[in-house]
Amino acid sequence: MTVSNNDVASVFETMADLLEIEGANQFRVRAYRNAARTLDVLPEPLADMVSKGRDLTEIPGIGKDLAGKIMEIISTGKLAALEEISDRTPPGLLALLKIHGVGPKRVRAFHEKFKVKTIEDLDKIIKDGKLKELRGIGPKLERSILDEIDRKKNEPSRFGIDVAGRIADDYIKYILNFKNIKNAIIAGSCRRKQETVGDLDILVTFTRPNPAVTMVPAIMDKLVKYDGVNKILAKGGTRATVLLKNGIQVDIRVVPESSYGSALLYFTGSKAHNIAVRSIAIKKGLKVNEYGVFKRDKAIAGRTEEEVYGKIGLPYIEPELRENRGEIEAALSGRLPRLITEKDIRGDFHAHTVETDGHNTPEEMAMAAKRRGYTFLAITDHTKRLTVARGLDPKRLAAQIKKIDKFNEKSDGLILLKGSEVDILEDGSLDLPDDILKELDVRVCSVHYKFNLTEKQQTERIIRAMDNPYFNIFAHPTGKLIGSRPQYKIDIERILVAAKERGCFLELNAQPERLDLDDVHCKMAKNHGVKVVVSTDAHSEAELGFMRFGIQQARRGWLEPGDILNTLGWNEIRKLLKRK
DNA sequence: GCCGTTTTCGGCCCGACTGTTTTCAGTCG
Repeated sequence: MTVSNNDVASVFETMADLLEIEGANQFRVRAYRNAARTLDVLPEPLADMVSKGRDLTEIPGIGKDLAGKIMEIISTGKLAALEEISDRTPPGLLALLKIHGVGPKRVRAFHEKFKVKTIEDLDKIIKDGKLKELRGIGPKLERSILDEIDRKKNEPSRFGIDVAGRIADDYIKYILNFKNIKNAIIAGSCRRKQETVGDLDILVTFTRPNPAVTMVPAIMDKLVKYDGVNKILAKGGTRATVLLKNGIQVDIRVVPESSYGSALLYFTGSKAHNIAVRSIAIKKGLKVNEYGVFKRDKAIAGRTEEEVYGKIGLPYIEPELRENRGEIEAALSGRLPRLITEKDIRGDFHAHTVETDGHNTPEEMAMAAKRRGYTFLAITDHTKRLTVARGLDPKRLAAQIKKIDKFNEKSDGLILLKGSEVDILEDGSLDLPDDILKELDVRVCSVHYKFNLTEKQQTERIIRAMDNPYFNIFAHPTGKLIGSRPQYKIDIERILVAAKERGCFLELNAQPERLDLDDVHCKMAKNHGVKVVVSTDAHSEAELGFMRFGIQQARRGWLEPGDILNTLGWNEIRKLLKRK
């Protein structure tokens, strides 16, 4: 049983929460949080570092004490300090922190005064009318906590990036209708294109009626009158929080045009990126906040993000990179990646048709691909094991191959590739015999069952499949479905090494509920020199448009055109697919 | 608990909003 970096990070995160509830020194708490954040995205497994005898205090934010705690967690799977604190402060209290309007101080008060241990306890105390006995708690707070508990029971807590993006676009369209509004743009994790988004941040700038006016409170009144708003949670002159009918929370901030860039930078985050940016500014004797860059008390920049970055000596950093995962260092040394864009993509390697569970014919899919400017599209229907999708057996696949050959004879500008999404069976063999696999241009291989193997079994199953010389692309490598199914256990590091040795590729599946590989794995693939294939897994013409979600994720993973197979033309790719 | 081109001690990002106060604590991002 190996302890992963995320395991250690979540122990530290729990420590931070519990310490905070206990009222520990806030900077001590922050030290635990900083450490957790760093470990979460650390490329090298801590367990490996420990076994190699590496000095953990070389990791930024890890000192002597935390290094010792990491070793303890790695070697025993436990942390005595956490167990000690759990005895005093029940970990069930952590759930209370997730309630909007309830922070560590109040959790502590609830626990001390009423012995509250769970959300249900809190619910009961409020309903018994006891909570307002606490100093600082009145009827309004009581009501809002109760509402929040209720909402938590009924609403999904996070939204997929596709849904969140649509909701944001609609709201922004409404905001832009008002004539004093100059800009309205999505910020926050939605702009950074995270897989899921907890809430939306919309930044608004306005044209001033006269230069003396810096804030126009009247604007905010109009902005929160949007049809989609269910409830106004807070509203001031520059900031409002509303809850939409679909359950998503939106923060709206209004700033003057002269602060647009600094505000956009600030509200786009991530928090970790902002902190890093601010520390650089501080070293230069500057102060960065949402209103601008200040030298002493004089604003010297703020209108655009480029200007703000420029003043502290950095080039513009794309929002998808702003996670404090090395982008600052890369920016300082002129090593920022030239991120992939949708325009770089020349074709799609994963698409289904009516022959299995798709909705369009190969010809219709080809036309749609051509409209997107592609030069190739692989038809990759399922194989026979996937009975729910009426997967193809060799005979039906042979018929499809003939059809595609015929199409290509008349096709102009776009070639349909003969492919298959081949099931990887439990023993690592492929669901089609070699004599038909060899007739194909490309084989996309994937796992659709037996998700519950051990990490070792699952990893070896995949590597055995890769041993088959017809294996080209490992599709949706972790099998996760965002918000509904966790990934199966698999050692991506080992898979990447095996793929590199064998000349195989890994897919970044662009279906918004998959986005699999994730950003961290993409970066890992890049480091291993394994090209990623961004594919839509389209089941209809329209789904070819999912490419943009895949590209967003690839950008979060620092991928450049050269890291992605389908930025090349088919003639070049054909050579790369040839196994030794 | 971490960290160091002012520092091995004394800092650590900080402004907006709410609800409760009667000048501010708590929370959030």
